[in-house]
Amino acid sequence: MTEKIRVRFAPAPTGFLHIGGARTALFNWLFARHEGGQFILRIEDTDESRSTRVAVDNILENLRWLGLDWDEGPEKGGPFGPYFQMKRLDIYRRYSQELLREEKAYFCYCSAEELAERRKEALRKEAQVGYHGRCRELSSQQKEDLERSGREKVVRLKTPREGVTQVNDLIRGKVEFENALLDDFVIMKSRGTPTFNFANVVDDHLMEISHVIRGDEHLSNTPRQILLYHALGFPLPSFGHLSMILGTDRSKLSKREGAISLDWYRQTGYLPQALVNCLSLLGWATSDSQELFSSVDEIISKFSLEGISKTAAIFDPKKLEWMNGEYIKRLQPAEITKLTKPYLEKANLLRGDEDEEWLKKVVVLEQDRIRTLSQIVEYGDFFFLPEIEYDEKAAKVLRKEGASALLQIYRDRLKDLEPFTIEKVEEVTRRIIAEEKIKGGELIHPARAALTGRTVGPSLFELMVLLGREMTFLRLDKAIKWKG
RNA sequence: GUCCCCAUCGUCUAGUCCGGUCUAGGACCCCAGACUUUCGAUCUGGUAGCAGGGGUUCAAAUCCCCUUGGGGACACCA
Repeated sequence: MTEKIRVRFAPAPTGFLHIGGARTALFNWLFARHEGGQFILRIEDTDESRSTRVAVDNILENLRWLGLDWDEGPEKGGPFGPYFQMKRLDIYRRYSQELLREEKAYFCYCSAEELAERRKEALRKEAQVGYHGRCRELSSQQKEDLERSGREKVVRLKTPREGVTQVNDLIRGKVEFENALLDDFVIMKSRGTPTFNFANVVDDHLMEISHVIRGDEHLSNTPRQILLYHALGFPLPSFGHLSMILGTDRSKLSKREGAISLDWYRQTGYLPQALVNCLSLLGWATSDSQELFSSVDEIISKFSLEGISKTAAIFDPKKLEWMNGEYIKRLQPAEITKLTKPYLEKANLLRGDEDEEWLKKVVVLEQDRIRTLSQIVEYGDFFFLPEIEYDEKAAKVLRKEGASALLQIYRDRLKDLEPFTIEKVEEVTRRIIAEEKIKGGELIHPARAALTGRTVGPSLFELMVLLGREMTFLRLDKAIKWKG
């Protein structure tokens, strides 16, 4: 049997794409690409009050940034469109009418307010919460009266009162639910729009989705959806419920919580390939726990549903940062220069007339220590700033007994050094160290402090040459005169 | 409250299906040492875990049960 693999990512555009959503999208995408199937993007915008165009754009933008290209969906189209649920209302209405006609569903006239009140009450009394089913058995007279009164109505599915609905989950195995515990849930809202469970089932079927891979929070919705599949006479897709990504407080990721939006990671200078690598390891691992992959293709080729774990995971930003550093180290000089430039510009560090080769050397010199692109600013600002400040540790080094005198000697010897190259500078430096009978650090440390304002950074000789003779002289001079 | 899911270092995980090779492996974080041209770089090393209790078995991280803990769902949200 060669089943066509078709999976989808179906976000509600009610907020920005975050780590959890991206992970779900990624797993679907990896599965599709590994299996040579299709990855479909569908926007579930039936929550009219919370869905926004901005959110849609944000989701598309971030998926693209991550490199998760969809075969069908918004701005791309496809044979099963439209891919926005609000553009498919007539489809849901048609199926809802069919269920109504077959008496598998019924109109419910209970007011939302009343139900909300009941629900609140039930929750307070810690009792059964579901719909009581009052409108399920209305007489035709009652229906007529209610209809005439002009009350708002919703459509509810008539669910079985007994029996068991079984979910055969790809990740969790068999899971059983008592039908008696499932209430007659709403499938069409009073405004004529479908609810999530209904639209989801109709679309997954119509779009010929073979595997529904989604977050664990949907596992308890699945029996309801299976009931719908049965009522509609649709064949069941395969289900796979991914463990959730929890916040550091162990609760469901909320859009309000700190650094979880993809936007933030993009702006801070995380590489999409690092994010993909990191996200792919949240709930999935190879049998040898491989951490770093050489490319997305390697992840695709190694990805499998068997490697997915059932345990909820907490996203660790520290690990991502480390991983991002690893990916930054792999970048070619021209590439990393291009990528870091916007951050230097934003920090007003560039005048615009910098020599490209020089800039490249500066960036490459910092490449090994930065873990996000934006860190180029805090690590390398001294290359660009006309004046630098000394941080606390640097100030301490400069205040040290004898530092000033040594810097003075250094300055004078550097002044007429020809040519001003890494080799020459090192040679002079070593000579002074020998002549003064001091340890290397005694000269090098204050010199670094004077030139960069810090006690950490790249090789002194290299940075000095990039800074240039003039700037080196100026900064040494300033440090000599500086009275801490 | 009811239902469902889950349970290996602080975190991500390998090992669990097919019990022994596991005095539990890797990675991040943290700590220490090395380098002495510093460091948040690099290298080396270290701390730290099978939630608890019962079974089954010659043998259990691995199988079963209970407890506990965590999470999710129970909306005219998705």
